[in-house]
This record gives sequence, structure tokens and C-alpha cells, in this order.
Amino acid sequence: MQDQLSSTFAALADPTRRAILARLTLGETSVTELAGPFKMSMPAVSKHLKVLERAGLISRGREAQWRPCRLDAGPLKDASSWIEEYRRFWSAHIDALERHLDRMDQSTPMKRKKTTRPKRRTTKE
Amino acid sequence: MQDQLSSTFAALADPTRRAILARLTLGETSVTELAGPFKMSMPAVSKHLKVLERAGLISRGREAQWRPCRLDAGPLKDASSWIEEYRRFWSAHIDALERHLDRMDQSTPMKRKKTTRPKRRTTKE
DNA sequence: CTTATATTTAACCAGTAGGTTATTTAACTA
DNA sequence: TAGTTAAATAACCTACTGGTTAAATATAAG
Repeated sequence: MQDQLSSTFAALADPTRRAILARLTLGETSVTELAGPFKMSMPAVSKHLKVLERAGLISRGREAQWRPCRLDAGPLKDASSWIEEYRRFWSAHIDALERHLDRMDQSTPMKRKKTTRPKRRTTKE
Repeated sequence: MQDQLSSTFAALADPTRRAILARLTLGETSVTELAGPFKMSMPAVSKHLKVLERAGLISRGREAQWRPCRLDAGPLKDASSWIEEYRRFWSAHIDALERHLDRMDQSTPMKRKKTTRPKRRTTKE
């Protein structure tokens, strides 16, 4: 399909799937029980589970006619690491400081070709 | 569109958009420069920027004919918090311990109705 | 006023996502 | 064997995604 990080984030970008993962923190369970809280059909849930499985976020066993799902949170580690790189940009205060520093040190200006460089504003827009 | 967390994760589920965010940690810059590293057309990049903007991950100013983009990492905080809830499930070792505890304390069994409860295996499948 | 630059919008297209109902498969039950 | 339950698969639909090219818009430069 695509890279691991992309499929992890894609799998998390759906509230049904996030709810399924949350349920699985309570322990492994059947597809029918996972489907319980939702208004959608079983095949729809089955598809969500397939997305989660392909993303490596769950794995499925076999017990008679049940296919118990269990959480496999490993891929979340990389996703978390990626996001954590942006910790220092979370606070608007730090962003403001960044912009202030950027005004003093023009080390990464925009690429401009033939037209003149516009004056940098002192106030925000 | 949808909930905040879903649009944040959806925005992150594309390598081009993640690269754009990474570039923006170096400082705000123009659309043309953001497009530079990619083989795609400007409108394609413009669409990615719109996705990021709707997710609240970037904001855009106006300087003459340029629309400088800057990182707005606030939404990543919630995304990170959500993922961090799963920290204790990251390690396979802890997962194994969980399954062991689950075998001893059957507090969240699967919902079974008319058929008999299958014996729980002692070994994994 | 005309031209160049930066970017967005419009119109289009193929592929995917998320849902449905109907059918099939797998395993237990009687 | 026939019937029931759990789940997956098939076939289908609509809407969205991610890309394209061509045209429009906004601003600056001559």
C-alpha cells in the first residue's frame, strides 16, 4: 500500500476505528462485540478491522467460529515519535518567539526570483 | 467536515504533507518553495496546503503575491495525547503480560449467546 | 496599461474509502 | 445431516482523494 507511518495515521483518521482500538485496551474480543456500539453493519466493521490489521494495529486469532481481535499498539510508537518532533511548536508563545527570531535572523528567506523582496511586516496580518 | 482528531490524523496520513510540515519547522515560506522538493504540480501542492489549513496545522499570511505558510502545531497536541494513551500497550512484553492476566481474570469475556463457551487456549495460535 | 510572477480555482479523471445488502465460508449444535 | 451462529467476501453505490491541465485572480514591475 504505502509507508508504515501513512497507514498508521490513515487508520487512526476514523472515529469508528479509534473507538475499536479503545475497546481493545480492555482486552481481546469478538467482531460481534466490537460492532455492538455502532449503527453500521457487520461487513462495515469487518472492513474497519481489515484496515486496522493491515496497519498492524490489531491481530486476529481463531477460536472456533470467533475471530478474537487484540490490540497491537507497536506502530503507534513511531507515530508518536513523529508527532513529538513538533513539541516545541505546540505553544503559540513559542511560535511567536520563533517568528521574532526569524525577523532578526533571515536565514531561511522565501525563494524570490525577479521581483523585489517585499518588506517584512512588523505586525501580524 | 468531521471531528478535529480525525482531520488531524487524516492530514498526517500523507508523506507529502508531513514533509511540508517538516519544512515549515525551519520557518515560514512560500508555496513555490514548499513545492520545490516534489515532482507534482503547483495545484497539487496547493491542495495539500488546503488540507493542512483546514486541519489547523498551518496558517497563511499575505505578502504581496506570496502566501507564506507557517506551522501551527497546536492540533498535534491532542493527536499526541490520544496516542499516548496507548503507551502501556506498545511493548509486546506488556501485551503478553496482559494476555496472561486476562487468562486469570476473565473480567471482559466475549459476548456469546447460545453456543457454548470455547476453552481458552494456553498457547498462542 | 501591459506583462510577469505567485497562487488559486475550475473541470476533469482514476483510484480508494466507507457504507450497503446478499451470499459464502467456517465451526459448533442437535 | 440439517440448522445456527460468527465472520468474511462479493458486488455495488456514492463521495472523497490526489493528481492532472487550463484558466482566473492578485499583486508588482515597467
